[in-house]
Amino acid sequence: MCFYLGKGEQVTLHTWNVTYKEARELQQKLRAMLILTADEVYCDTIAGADVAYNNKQNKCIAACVLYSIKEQKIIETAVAVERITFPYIPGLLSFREAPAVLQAFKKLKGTFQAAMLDGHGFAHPRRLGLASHVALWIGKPTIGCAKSKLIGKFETPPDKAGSWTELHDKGEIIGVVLRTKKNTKPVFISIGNAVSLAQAIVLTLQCTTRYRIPEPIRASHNLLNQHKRIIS
DNA sequence: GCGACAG
DNA sequence: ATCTTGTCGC
Repeated sequence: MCFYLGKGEQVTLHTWNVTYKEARELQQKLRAMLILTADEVYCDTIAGADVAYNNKQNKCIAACVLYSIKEQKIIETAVAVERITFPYIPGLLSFREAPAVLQAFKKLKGTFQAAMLDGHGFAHPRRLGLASHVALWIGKPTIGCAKSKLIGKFETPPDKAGSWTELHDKGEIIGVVLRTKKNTKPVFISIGNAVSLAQAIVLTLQCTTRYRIPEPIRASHNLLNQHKRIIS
């Protein structure tokens, strides 16, 4: 699985055992490839993914699901086990998590129009978080849905489901802080790629039921708890 | 130098 | 993320 950067340059998935410096440089190159002005994406099936780790065994397992927005239910699931090849470093999460996520996505038989990842997308120091990185590899629109902040400043959104405030950094809006449920901490939504922030908010709310976490990610997380033993 | 820091 | 017991609140 390769990805072409142009001018003969290419990056292979298995070359992700890069140095931290190289990882940051790659992010800057990939950042220039993001599609920030996107038309409304037609999306009835959205994918979700999450990863669990076992540092003792040096393994991780990724779970992904396909969620039908119209039927409000999971229509397919898949998991993939991978070796951990990169440490957790704030800002470089995709190098640790994306390989496993991509393997899990490859196992899906059904199609989907967009994906939601458990981390930030554009709301990243170099504007290339996990969701954006994965988007460039799968060639589809993605949304970043994180449970806590990485960077940026914001005002606490009103305590009402559906309300949100902007997440700012260096003079630009990099995402929103969205209240998916009353009396509960908000989540951080940012675009991954090829989708507008406005639609990212709409899609997130369309995937949200009675819980704080949107179904695609919540279901992936639940799926992990059922398969974690595989890597222990 | 100090604080912040997705999963 | 992961390690962990009970506990407070909708």
